[in-house]
Amino acid sequence: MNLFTDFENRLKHILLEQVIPADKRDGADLGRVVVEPPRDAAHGDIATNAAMVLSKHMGLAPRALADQIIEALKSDPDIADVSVAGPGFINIRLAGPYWRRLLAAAIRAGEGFGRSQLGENRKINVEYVSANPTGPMHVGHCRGAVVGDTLANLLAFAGYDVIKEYYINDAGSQIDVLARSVFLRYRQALGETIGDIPEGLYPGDYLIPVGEALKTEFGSKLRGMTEAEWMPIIRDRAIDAMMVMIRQDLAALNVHHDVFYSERTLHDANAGKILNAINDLTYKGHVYRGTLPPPKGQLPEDWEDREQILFRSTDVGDDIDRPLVKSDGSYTYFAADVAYFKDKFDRGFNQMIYVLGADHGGYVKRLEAVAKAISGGSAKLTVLLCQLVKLYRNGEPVKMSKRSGNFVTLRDVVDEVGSDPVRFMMIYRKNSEPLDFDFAKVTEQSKDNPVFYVQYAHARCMSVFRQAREAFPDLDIDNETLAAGAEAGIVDPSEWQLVAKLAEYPRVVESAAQSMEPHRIAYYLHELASAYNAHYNKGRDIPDLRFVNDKNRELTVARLGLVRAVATVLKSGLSITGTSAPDEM
RNA sequence: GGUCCCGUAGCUCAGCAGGAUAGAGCACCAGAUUCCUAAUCUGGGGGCCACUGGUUCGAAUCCAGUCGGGAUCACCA
Repeated sequence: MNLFTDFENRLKHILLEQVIPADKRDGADLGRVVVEPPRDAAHGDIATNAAMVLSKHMGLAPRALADQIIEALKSDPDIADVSVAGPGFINIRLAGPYWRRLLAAAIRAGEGFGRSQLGENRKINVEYVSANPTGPMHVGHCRGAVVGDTLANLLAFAGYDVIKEYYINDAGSQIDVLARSVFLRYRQALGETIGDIPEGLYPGDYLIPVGEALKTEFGSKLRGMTEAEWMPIIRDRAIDAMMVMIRQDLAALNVHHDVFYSERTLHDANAGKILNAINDLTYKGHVYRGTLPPPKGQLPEDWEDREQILFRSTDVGDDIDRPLVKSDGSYTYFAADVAYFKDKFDRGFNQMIYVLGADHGGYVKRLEAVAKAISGGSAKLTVLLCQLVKLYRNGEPVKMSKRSGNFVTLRDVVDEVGSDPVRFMMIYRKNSEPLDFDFAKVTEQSKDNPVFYVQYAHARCMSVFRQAREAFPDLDIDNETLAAGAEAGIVDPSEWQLVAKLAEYPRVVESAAQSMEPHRIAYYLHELASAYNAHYNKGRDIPDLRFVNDKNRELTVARLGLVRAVATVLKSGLSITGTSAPDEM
């Protein structure tokens, strides 16, 4: 039950039936009429812009029209008070019984409260992380992992059929480099002195166990082989080992994918997926053989014209055409991407989301071009770019060098500060905004840290239930009892305010899902926690407002209903963000 | 030079597809703990929403341009 859509429907019904005369119904733009929370709670519980939107069409001044609408609205028994304000806003104050029913409905819905059918069960593919399998994930991957995972959770909650996907870049030359680096570690495991890791190979210690595992499996057998012989063997082992490591890292962050999709399977000649995709593009008239114009501005020193197979992406919105086949005849990375997109499309996805780092900004247009060309415009592709994460320790920026293997890994961060704070911090910001991540601040268990604030509110809810059980040991606290109690027993206008905050949850879920902005969930949780804590504190000064009143069983039950609803929504939202809702702190 | 992101309080950021007196946290000032967890709460000061135009009843929000910060830029992956 969504308070706002509920009243939007009532309002539109009233507008059509009672306010707009028959001859004016055509062309009345009800689409822009919204019912929303007023900016200031003092104005009322809900507000609508209907009079301002329709005034021109009706040929009336906004406030005059508002008066008419208000007259009609007064017949609704759930509306306690309605008035016009400012340029023509209609502010509505709801009646107590409505709040009580709303709260009861929320309690009965339990964990389903806020769940939406917005997605209509449509299939949607969310691809995120997709870190190269050449080493452990570093902090930079953290943000995309959390944003993607949270967005996927959010969309699922909003009624989409979501698949979480990871694209394994296991086909490029970086994989050969990985294999050579592992071969070196293998020789090391055999007892050879390898000295410094040569420039161009991966120096990290994490490859040592991979070398040792090869020794265990093959003894010294690989040592006598040529690179061409050992390459495929070691490559497979190395990728597997890296992916095991990456999955463990992700699990530590509470990130779990449904599908790990290997780029190599696209390149596999038997499957012919890339060729297929290029043929498809060719058939649709998007492919030609030619040369690219040199880039504008400064020309790279080694620029030369090359004739290659190109995707005419400029026809579908890109700035420049894109090569599909290199001059040596092999496929570009981009060609694999085309095939990958086609594969998703063929698997029945009409919506694909790519969560990428800001350094991939230049990639967006060509991906959109692919989507347009392959799907003929029927598929919707959305790219979410996550801006950089700057790492600080005690206010000092942390220096990282990938070359020396001296970088802060995702695992380091999670092990040091814990998964919950990392996840919440990463989502407590718009993805298009750069983010400062300070170890000290994130670990600090204080109000400086929104995670603990929200979790604390949940723990407090649970604590209230513990208190209640002490006061009334035989009390039933199942949802139905509490819902019935709340419906009959609530209560105080100061509690309605908290119910009003709860009532926003379904709206927040839908708008966050629609705009693909998972951070809104985190902000909402903070607001709800704040409203709860404020109300909780009123009980300090005014004992009559406490949730547990050992002399009044009915009132206690009613108020426990409120606490239950708060706790459920907090838990629900926290679970979307992938963080825990502790019972005690 | 092209493209993308950003510019809102001293700091870090929200502002929900145009709406009312622009908000939160931190920091600062003043208060509240015989009380369901003070990891909390109440109150206060603090703003030319980078700038200039445009669109309209109405702009922090949309459009164009300017300035400033960041990312990226042809067979890499």
